[in-house]
Amino acid sequence: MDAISSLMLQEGWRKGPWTALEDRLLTDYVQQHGEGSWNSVAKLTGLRRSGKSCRLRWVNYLRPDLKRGKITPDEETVILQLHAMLGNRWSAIARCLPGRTDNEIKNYWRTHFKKARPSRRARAQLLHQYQLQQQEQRRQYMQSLQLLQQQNQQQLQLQEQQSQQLTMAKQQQQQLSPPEEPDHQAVMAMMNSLQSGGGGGTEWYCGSPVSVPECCALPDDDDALLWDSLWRLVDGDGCGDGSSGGDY
DNA sequence: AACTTCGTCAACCGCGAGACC
DNA sequence: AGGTCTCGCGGTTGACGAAGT
Repeated sequence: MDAISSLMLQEGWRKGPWTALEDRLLTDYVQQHGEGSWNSVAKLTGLRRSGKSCRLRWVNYLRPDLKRGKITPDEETVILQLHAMLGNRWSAIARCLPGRTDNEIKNYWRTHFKKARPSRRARAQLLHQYQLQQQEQRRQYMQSLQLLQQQNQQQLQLQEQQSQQLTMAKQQQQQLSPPEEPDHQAVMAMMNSLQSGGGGGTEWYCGSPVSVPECCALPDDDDALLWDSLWRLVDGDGCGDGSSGGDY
């Protein structure tokens, strides 16, 4: 075949799904000539498929020794073990599983075991859960803050009353002595004692550090990582129209 | 019932290695 | 020695049916 006819042939390569007729032509060819010399398939059979495409079709679909049907649990075990040993060497793994192709194993692995990005639906659910959880945390947090403030006010009032009573008593004793400064250190110590005892850590509220009960604490450490990744996940969706969906 | 999303799998693409000239 | 061809491999894409909304 000369260069021009070869070029014309190449320009006419068919792509896409194989027809039953093409399958039969290829099968007949392999039965007559054996596997190999894939580039001569087109010349000898009239198939308008590249040698590469013919080989792939034969290896992955037409070979008579292929197993059909789902991967069995035993095969799955072998795949897992071999992948742990060999990594993504699908052809090597396939050689240990008679009747299975590298393509089949590769697809199976990607579908069942590869740690995939959560689906859109799963991501939406995660986001919704996260938002609800965050709302609830904020609500509890603000409630506890209000409670703490009330307690602090009561303590301050009590302290003030005690202080006034003490002052009055002193004034009665020393009618002309000046009033004493309130004991700020004692007040602060009392507030601190009120605020500690949660184990939830310190939050800033109106410019002042306030301890937060454990149950209401905002996430940190490991949780923060989770939320951080969630936010990235949210950002990823929020930046686009959600239709791009880019697979991994 | 119509539309959307997901899972599966066949097929394609690009690249590297080895054979051959 | 180096250029070309062929084959094989791993990664990726796209079609399509099933499941979900």
